[in-house]
Amino acid sequence: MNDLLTISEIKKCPVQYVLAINDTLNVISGKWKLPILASILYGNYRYKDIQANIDKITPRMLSKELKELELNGVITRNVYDSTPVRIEYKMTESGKNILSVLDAMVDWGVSHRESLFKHSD
Amino acid sequence: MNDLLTISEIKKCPVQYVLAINDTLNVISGKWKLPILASILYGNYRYKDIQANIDKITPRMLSKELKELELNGVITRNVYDSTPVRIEYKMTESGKNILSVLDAMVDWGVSHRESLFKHSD
DNA sequence: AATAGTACTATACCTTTGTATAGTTGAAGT
DNA sequence: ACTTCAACTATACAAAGGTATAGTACTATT
Repeated sequence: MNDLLTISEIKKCPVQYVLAINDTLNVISGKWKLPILASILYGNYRYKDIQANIDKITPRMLSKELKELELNGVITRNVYDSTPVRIEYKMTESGKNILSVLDAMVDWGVSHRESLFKHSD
Repeated sequence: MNDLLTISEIKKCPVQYVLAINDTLNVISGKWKLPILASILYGNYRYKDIQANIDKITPRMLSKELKELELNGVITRNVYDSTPVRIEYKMTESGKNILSVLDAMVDWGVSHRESLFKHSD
């Protein structure tokens, strides 16, 4: 039953894994990253739309986070020279796959809540 | 190919999922939570052992984080009244399962790095 | 009585993250 | 010329998270 990881297996866990986990954490942690990603996934591609969709986010935070997400290769920033200029943020293919991490987080979060409920007697 | 989530599916995504994701983030974010969990999983159960295992963590941070992890039902704190007193921190069953989230994070992190490498030409 | 071991707590400080509010750029509409 | 719109930037400030350093409580050993 307890077949998660033996100590000798943990010892093999390479440094790359730690880096990979940190990369992933950088993309989803902080107050606004997940709301922004969710909003873009939901279909809001433009600055004003994302801002309107997320309650109380300031323009400073929104552009700061968008910049960071772009730098991390999670979203792209496309400029269309219409008037007024239109800018669209979209998930990269790799960015979309972050949903698999969120799925794992939902699964654990839900079953962990259940386990807390069970043992609270 | 693009079968991740349709907009209508996203709309069904209940509030509980957001809560579950936040629960999960609370357990793994911050500078010291993952090192502490890793150390305990690795077989360090006692305060001094964990401290010795994690470079540069201060006692304040270690006890603060241990307290929080216990409160969140991820680890247990067991007092053995030997002399000197022995206290052991261990993962709860539910706590051990957080490894599935870390697995997902490793997978995404690694393949995302690969995708960045591919497109940097 | 003094030292050592385990498991911490207390206080002050510094750094990072986020907030509040106002201002900018550039082109178009009235 | 003045206002409007999108997409931001600038500055100052507050709050959260983390660090540095010292001290405590209890028991046992020398």
